[in-house]
Amino acid sequence: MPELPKAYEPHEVEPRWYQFWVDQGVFRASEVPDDQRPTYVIALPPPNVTGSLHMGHALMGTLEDVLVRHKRMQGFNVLWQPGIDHAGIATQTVVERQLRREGKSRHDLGREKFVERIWQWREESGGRIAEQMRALGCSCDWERTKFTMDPELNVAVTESFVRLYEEGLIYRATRLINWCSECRTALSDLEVENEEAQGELYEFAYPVRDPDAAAGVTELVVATTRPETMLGDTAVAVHPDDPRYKHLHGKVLRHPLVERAVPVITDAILVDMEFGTGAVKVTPAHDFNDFATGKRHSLDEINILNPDGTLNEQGGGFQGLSVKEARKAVKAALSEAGLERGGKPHTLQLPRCQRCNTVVEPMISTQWFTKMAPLAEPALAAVRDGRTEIIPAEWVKTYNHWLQNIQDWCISRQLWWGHQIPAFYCKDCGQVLVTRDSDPKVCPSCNGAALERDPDVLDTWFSSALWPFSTLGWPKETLALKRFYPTSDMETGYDILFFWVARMMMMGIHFMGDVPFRRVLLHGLVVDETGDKMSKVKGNTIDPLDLIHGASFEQVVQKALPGAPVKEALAKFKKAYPSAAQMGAGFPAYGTDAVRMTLCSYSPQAKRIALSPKRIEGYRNFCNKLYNAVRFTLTHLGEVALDGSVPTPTTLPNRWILSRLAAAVDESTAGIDSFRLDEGQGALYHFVWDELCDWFLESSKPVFQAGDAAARAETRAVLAHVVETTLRALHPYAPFVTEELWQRVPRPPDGPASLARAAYPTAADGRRDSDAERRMTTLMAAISAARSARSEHEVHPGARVKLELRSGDPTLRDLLAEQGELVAYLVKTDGAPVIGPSGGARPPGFVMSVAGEVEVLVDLKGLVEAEKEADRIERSLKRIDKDSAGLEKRLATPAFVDKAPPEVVAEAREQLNSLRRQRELLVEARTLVDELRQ
RNA sequence: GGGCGGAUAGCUCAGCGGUAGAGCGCUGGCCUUACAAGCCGGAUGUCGCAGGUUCGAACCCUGUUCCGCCCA
Repeated sequence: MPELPKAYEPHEVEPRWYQFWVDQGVFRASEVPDDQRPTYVIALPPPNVTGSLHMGHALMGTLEDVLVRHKRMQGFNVLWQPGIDHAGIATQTVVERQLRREGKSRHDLGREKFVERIWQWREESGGRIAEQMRALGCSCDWERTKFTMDPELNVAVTESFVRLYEEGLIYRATRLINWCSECRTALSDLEVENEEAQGELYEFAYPVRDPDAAAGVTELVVATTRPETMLGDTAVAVHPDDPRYKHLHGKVLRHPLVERAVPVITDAILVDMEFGTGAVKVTPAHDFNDFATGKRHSLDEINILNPDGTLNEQGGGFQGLSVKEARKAVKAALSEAGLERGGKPHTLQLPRCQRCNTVVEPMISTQWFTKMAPLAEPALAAVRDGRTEIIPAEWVKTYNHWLQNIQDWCISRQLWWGHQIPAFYCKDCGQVLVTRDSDPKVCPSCNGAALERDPDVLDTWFSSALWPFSTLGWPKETLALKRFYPTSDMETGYDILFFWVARMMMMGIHFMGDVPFRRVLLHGLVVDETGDKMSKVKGNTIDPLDLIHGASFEQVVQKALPGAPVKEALAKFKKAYPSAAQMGAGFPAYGTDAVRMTLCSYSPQAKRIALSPKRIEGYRNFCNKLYNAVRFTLTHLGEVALDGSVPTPTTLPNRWILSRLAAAVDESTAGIDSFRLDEGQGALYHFVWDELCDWFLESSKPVFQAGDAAARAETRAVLAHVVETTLRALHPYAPFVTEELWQRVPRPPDGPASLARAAYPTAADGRRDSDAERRMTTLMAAISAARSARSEHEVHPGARVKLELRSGDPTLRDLLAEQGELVAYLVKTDGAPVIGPSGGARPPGFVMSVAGEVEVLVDLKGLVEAEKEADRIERSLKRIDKDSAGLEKRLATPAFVDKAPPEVVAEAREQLNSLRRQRELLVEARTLVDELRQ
């Protein structure tokens, strides 16, 4: 193996190991019949076939990969089931756009050819995300990749549709639905996004058909935000108790633009007397509230729109106009008729199509629906009784609230790309036939042969809802299904809790009789450094691969804001990432592990994950730190051999580091198990940097340089063991750098070929030793105090100083004496530190600090500035006095002493005593300052 | 309108009953042969505001202001 370069170079390392893992079959789940290992299963939320990798995918891929690698190392039979979603509307739109460039429409091709064309597109350029996820190190079982349009998944879709239909849970009905005139399809409620917009509350008058001017019965003024819908009005409603309109009850109005009588009705549900004029025009075919009102009053439902969003023949003279044009024209006509009564600015909620942003129009239409209430109840119960746990738990309320108020789900889409609805209509007798048979010949009702299939397809989310079991072979009873269902964890963004998680829960329970997953783990949305959502409009998106491989900011912004002038795009980008703005010309190649660790470092309850390039840099630095620590280790290990057992060390640093290792490894597993990857990773980060590198490696140097043979051998063995274990512990978070290093460090014989297959460490890989921890903590405090004294007086780091350590505690004196060499090395003393009892004469020129029970005297003769030292002491005194005051006050309160737990009281007393002793010493130290002044 | 969440160091956030932490930034000194992507030090917070519970509150309760998200 080649020499290790001085700095970690991820781009050189990463591709090698990914291929190695694939070649080793590390990612494969086992279907060997007698494999008795417990399983761990995650179904990857299938990314959209049209998409390319964005930060959200990177987050999801990273978090799931950590979970999966951890369990794999713990010996589970792991299945990470990957796949791609066919994304009905999005995909159809992409290919239609392609056709348009060729001057064609899908109708020119016809349905069959068009769908063929989509398949062709999918082969050539669809599903790139799966490739890109490999760069992230994702260890999915790629050989099992599924696509929601695969034939076997179609079988599952058809089966579930037919069963739900037979159970009366799917039905066809004519209802008000959301219609996107751009996509030309119905949408479910969830696919509509309400956006606040500035509009106008426009007022106009409906003249009374048989006016009676004397009685004031002339007209009724209504207020509306959508004037053009008046063409479909079939009533005007007032509140029954509204005194302003009592005289109009029962009257009939004359529609001014189309020949129609419009009755005045009274309705206390629809009408809010305070709002607008208190009179509401009722358009049952184009407004959800009006639709319900229409049902209450048996009003006509007049659809005024064509599927393309233009007005139909019901629009009279306005036929053919778009909604926008019609609004203008209707207002003009009303004005001309002298019926306009003004208007005022109004903030309203505009419903927009989630996919294309077009304003969605409510419209009457015949569609297929799934009855949700009966499916929702078991899904609620499963979370209530703990069969499925939602983490973070705060989402349970949201989940419950949605399922308790759930509406029926409109599942048919007027698209060509998707699972065609398995329903056939008999042209002879009108019979509806819902069947598993894809090509039924005969109508079961009239024996006629004129069967026509429903042209519509199902909502993409319908097939997605079956994902946890359709990917395992359902409805066939496969071994995979038996072994891997229910899955273990469903990890995804909270934004698709309803779209997906809740629906999978309902379908899983309904068809499989058991929940689809034991836990739901939800993460937040990746946003830019200032907290704004990433979007093409804002030009603040970042391609994760650009962070991994490095990219100039020009390249980055050309992707973020395609087509825009680079200068402008750059300005927007730097505003969104202030820390990047100061970083020069672009992102360096941070490497996958740094990006992964960054994404792991956010708490899962964070709803917004504000991506900071500076933070990635920090984890890049960590990878380099780890890498160099191993480089150091390798130069000192020689021929050390590990046998897999934990060393039984005698020296303090060796005992200490094994104890800390046990703690860190425990915390890592606890963190991963509780979906607190930030905590798990944080424990290891802290262990590696602050304990292993800063103290243990440093303390090993004098041993390797000058220790006796026994100490050297022991330290070597401990170092080798700790490093090997640490690499195992970090592997799920940072798979590449750890594999690269693990392959080079000594490790026990007969182990696996890849770190990805090694056992995840447990506390038993270390050795808990509270005595060593206590002693080492004392020692480190004394060393830090001495270093601090040196540094504050700007003693050159290379200069050696005399050091005296004093303590009233003989045990501590023994400890300090025993660790004299270590202290000498780490403080850089002139000769061994002098150990003595507390008190006694203080040599002139020495400054004194206090570290717990140890007095630390550093000889700064000629180096000390009296004022600085006085300052330092005053600062310490101030802090001590403040802390003492608090403690004294507490201990003086009888209630505290009586009611607080005895150990808390004892601890407070001990602390106070310690502070008092320190204070005395500092006061004495102050006299040294005076001495220096002379 | 209903619901949920947040407000902690200059910034981003963790901590969620025993008296405040991290990373970055700031700052002083160092190229000390693992690492300058580094080392040794230092400074920085009436934990949004007002009440309450408690021996003790950043943490629990009530109210309040501002911010965000979801649903209507």
